Amino acid sequence: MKQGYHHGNLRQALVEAALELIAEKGPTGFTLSEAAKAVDVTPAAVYRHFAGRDQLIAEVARQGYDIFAALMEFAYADGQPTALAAFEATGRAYLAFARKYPGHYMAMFESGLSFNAHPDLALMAQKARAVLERAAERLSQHMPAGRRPPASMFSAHIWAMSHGVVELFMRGNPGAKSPFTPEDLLESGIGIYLRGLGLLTPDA
Amino acid sequence: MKQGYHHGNLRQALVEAALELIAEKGPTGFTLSEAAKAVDVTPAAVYRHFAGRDQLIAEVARQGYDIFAALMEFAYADGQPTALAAFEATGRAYLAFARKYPGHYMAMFESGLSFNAHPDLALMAQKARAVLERAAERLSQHMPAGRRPPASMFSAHIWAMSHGVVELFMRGNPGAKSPFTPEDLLESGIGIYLRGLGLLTPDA
DNA sequence: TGTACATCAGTGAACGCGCGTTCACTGATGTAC
DNA sequence: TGTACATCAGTGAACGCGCGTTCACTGATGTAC
Repeated sequence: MKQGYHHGNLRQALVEAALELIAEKGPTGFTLSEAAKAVDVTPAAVYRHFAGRDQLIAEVARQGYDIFAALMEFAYADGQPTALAAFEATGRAYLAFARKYPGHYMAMFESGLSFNAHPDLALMAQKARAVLERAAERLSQHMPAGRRPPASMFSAHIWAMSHGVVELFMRGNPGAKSPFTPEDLLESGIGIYLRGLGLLTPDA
Repeated sequence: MKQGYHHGNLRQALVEAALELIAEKGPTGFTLSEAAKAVDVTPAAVYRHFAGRDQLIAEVARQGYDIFAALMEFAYADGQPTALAAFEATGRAYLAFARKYPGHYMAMFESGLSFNAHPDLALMAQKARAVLERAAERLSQHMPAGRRPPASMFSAHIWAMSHGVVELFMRGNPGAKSPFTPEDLLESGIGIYLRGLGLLTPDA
């Protein structure tokens, strides 16, 4: 597999190595040297592509936000076939992303990297969030007017529940003993929530 | 402040130093030596009290679970004055704990320390979780029978939303721009959820 | 009350280690002619 | 097509550093008599 002196695509190879390391040991649980070793390269070589560890993690997060936004967008499907169905699909996509791209997810939400230091990231995060907010906005137009909570609050609730399910019930840790799958938990939770908004009939 | 050769209560002093360091730089963001320095003691002294960094963090988490369970228990107040009010108080207590004891919270829920390696911790976590589950259990007896979700699912939903609100909207990070306080977000979110369960009248 | 001694919490020196970072270099690749 | 040269990605040696961990020690505290 060794191609000799020149690697060919070291930058992306490092990103992928970082992804595995993050998924395995958390966003702060690995060093630059480890990432270099994982792709059979001198630690010094990393500096041709990244200014340091933070830059590497930021790039992982950046790619994560890209995939994430695309997935959410795709799941939302422009609000088709119904605003409600599209909204629910978006929630499922959130969880599917977290499950399929754990390294990206952790880099995005658990790495603690500062949005001030990486303004481009802040922008991309905002864009991803906008998809969910748009879905909430549209859905809330089906609600008994005057009793609507602001769409941004609505979407914050859903985001919070989704993130909570991921953190508590999809990783090994604390609620590990739950007899429900994360998918079931989120689906039922969102269902009850939407019923509370009058968006699902009591018997649905 | 230096008392000379003997510190007096180094063990607890280390725990408190760790708390500050965790709150500041995350559960993996500090070293044993830093903790030792923070209390003006040789790194070697730490080994008189803890086998290593993990043991120190585990002790922090242990004390956290203690406080947490007590707070939740107190807030629940044996289901008084009503099952509903007690339940909501419990939710508020969750958030209050996360705000007041960030270091403990992070050690408990974000340190990634294995429950297998610390079975005593698993037990304490279980005990804390039981308070919320009991509150959910009691409350669910007020629900239209036959349409009750299992209390453990119910409480998992609430736990997830609470945790999500803490992670996303109480720390600086991603949803930072939300115009709502975490407290408002959680209270409204739980309110809508409970309405979805038929536990609040639509006008409440 | 005073002295001798046991206990044990904290010291400080030492070690090997891996990390981040720099630097002059080397050798593979691509391009101009 | 072939040769000379520029480019630049990756090397490897070197550095200073702080960490985790050990060890024989020291000196403060508590207790027996």
